[in-house]
This record gives sequence, structure tokens and C-alpha cells, in this order.
Amino acid sequence: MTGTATSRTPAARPGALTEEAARERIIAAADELFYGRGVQNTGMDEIRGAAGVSLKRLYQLFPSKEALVEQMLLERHRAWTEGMEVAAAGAPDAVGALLAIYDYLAGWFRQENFRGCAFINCFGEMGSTSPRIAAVVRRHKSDFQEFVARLVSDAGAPPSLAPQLALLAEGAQTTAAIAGTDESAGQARNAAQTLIRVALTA
Amino acid sequence: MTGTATSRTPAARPGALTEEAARERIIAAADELFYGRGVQNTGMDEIRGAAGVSLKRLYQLFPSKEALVEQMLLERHRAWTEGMEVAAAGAPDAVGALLAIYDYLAGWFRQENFRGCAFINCFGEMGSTSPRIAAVVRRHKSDFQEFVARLVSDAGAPPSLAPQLALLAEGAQTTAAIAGTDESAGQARNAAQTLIRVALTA
DNA sequence: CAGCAGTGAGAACGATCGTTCTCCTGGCCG
DNA sequence: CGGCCAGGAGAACGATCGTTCTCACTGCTG
Repeated sequence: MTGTATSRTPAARPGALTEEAARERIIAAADELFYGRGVQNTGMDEIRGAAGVSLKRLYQLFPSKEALVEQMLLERHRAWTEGMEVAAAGAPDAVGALLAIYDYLAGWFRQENFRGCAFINCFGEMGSTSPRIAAVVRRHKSDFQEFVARLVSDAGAPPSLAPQLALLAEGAQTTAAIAGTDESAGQARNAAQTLIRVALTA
Repeated sequence: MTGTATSRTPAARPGALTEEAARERIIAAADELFYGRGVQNTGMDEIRGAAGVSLKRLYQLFPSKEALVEQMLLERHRAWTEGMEVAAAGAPDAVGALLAIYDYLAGWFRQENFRGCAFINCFGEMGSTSPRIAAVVRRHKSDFQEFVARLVSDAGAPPSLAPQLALLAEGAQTTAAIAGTDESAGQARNAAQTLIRVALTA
């Protein structure tokens, strides 16, 4: 606003990172550390080190730790939504799309850095002190509910099936995180199959 | 050990609390504060204030914050197990006992201080840094799995039903916590009813 | 009655951490 | 070529917090 008319992008500095690149590296570092170790067990200094930026740059792009957590959750939400939609789109039919949810979860659970749902973890850690974070988490969960409801509708099943299938997915996530195994995905898938079959033949 | 032969209980001091009473008050305060606000958002000083004991006494009874968290979780585990067993025992038959799980959850969700499963919350907050806490959480969840498995066996249903019903209970807890409503209990109950019916008529 | 053991109240300590500030270096524009 | 602005590295600051220590007191024991 107050700049001169020639507000060129400083961008292409040789040794330095472009703003976009710095943003991405910071978010990636925040995701790995916050998710892997917990938000409160990770200092901003560690994020800086892992991202390879200066503290100044870090605070220039994200005004506070809370804002960084929020942005990393939003990015995770984007990736989750995209992953779910791709998985559903690859299924042969509407019922297959619903079951694909649990196959997607199974693949996630098998990743060695899997530590449960980042949203649930952050909610437990900051939900009571940060309304912004709590809102992002609620939004994520309600978006997932809507996603499942859409697939249920496509399959021609009654709407009451959707929250039931969502509960199975939620339970599978926390169970896999705590037990440290991926079997809950298959169990949820089997239960979902039964519920879908009954709902469709009613 | 090194005390004199007359190791009497100092117990009945007029103004002071007995060791047992202090323990209970501390655990109660820890439960309320740790659960309501998160472990890391609660200082030992606040626990002391809420329990009405001195810091010295507090550290004498619980050698560290981690130990206090562990003991409060163990107490919660006891209360949860007892509540579940009472709820199941009050049901007319084995299927009713399984469904009573979700009624018990519904009652819990409606409590105004409900903030999700304390074990999941603590796991997210300390699971990666405290093996002791992680172990208590895993034990709690596996005990619940066994409890459900026993009821499923009593009902004459195949063992594969048990983890499915447990997933519904887990999902209902996190969903209720984040959404702030109790409807997930009813949804889980309905889904459970369907799964049980199918499992028994197979 | 003298002494001691345990206690309450709270100060003190050491560490951590979120955030800001200082200093310095190196391109870019005029 | 000289001033200027952006950025990097890291020190510094202020607050919080887990844990321990000090000190005065009280009720019991011998």
C-alpha cells in the first residue's frame, strides 16, 4: 500500500528461498514435527531448523505458533479431502466408493509415521484454549460427514447410514493409533459392508 | 523400614488431611483440570490450589506430574470399567448388555464437562514422550476390547463382531467431543443393533 | 518442658519456549 | 559507486512451569 509505484517482486534472490518455497518448507516441517511429536512438545526453533529458514522469516510468514498450527491443519485438510475424493473416484460404483474410504485409511495406517488423526490430536491439545484451532477441527470433521453423506446418497441408501459409516472411520483412526496396528481398517470395512448391505436391502 | 518399632500412623491430625483424603482430593483435582483443560495447560500449582494441599504434600504423594497423570488415568480406568460393568449387568439379556454400552456413552456425552476420551487426549498429548502414559492408554483400550469380546461371546455371536462394536464406541466418543453433541451415541447404538442382528442370524 | 518430625505457605531455581531485537552481510537502484 | 532494504544468524527477553528449598509452626514423645 505505502510502497512506491514500482512494487516489483524481490523474488529470485540467489541464495535465499522464494516466499512460496519458504512457506511450503515451513508447513512441511510443522506438519512432520507437530504431528509426530505433538504441538506443545515442539518448539518454534525446531521448526525453523527443520525448515531451514530464519526465525525472522518464520514469524514474517506466520505471525504466531497458533497460526502455523492452523495453516498446517488446513493443508492437511486439503490433502485428506483430495485423497478421499481420488479414492472414491477410483471405485467402480457407489458402494465401492464408500468402501474405498476404509482402504484409504488402511494405506494411511500402514505409514510408519502414522500417529492418529492430527485433528483429534490437536483438538485434545489445544481445543480448550484455542477457538481458532477448535473451529478448524470441527470444520474438518463436518466436511468429512458431508462427504460420506454425499456418497451414501449416490448409493441410494438412507441418510441415516452416513453418520454410522463415519463413526466407523473415526473409531478406526484412534484405534489404529493407539494399538499401533492397521487391522482396525479392515474391521471397519467389514462392518461398513454389513451396514451398507442392510441399508440397501431394507 | 528404618523407623522405630512403634511405627504408628500419624493420621488424625486436627487441621490437616489424612493421607488417603489428600490423595483423593489431588486425584479429583487432577482429573477435573487435566481432563478439562489438557495436561500441558494445567500447572501443578493449580492442582495444588484446587486440591487444597501444599506443594510439598503433593510431591510427596506423587513424585512427578507424569506420575499424577498416570494415577488419574488409572482411577478413570477403574471408574469406566465399573460403569460399563454395571450398565451391562443391568440389561435383561446379552444383546441388551451390548447395547447398554452405547446408552452408557450417551449419558456420559450429556455431562456438561464432557471433553472426549481422556485416554485418547492424553495419548495425543504425551503418548510420544511418555512411554508410561502410552502404556496405560493402550491397556485401557485393550481392556475395553476384551470387555466387549466377552459380551459378544455371551451373546453367542462370532468374535469378529467385537472389534466392530468397539470401533463404533470409539468413533462415537471422538465425534461427540468434537461436534459437541450426544447424537453419535444413538447413531452408534443403531449401527450396533444392525451388526448384532446380522451376526446372530448368519 | 525440650526436642523432633512432619507440615503448610510460598519463595526460589533452573529450564524451556514463544516472540522480538540487534547486528551484520550482500544485492539492487539511482 | 554509495545508500538502502531484505534477509540470515542468533542473542535476548519475559513469561511459564516443574521441582526443590527455606522457614516458621505445631503437636507429640521422652
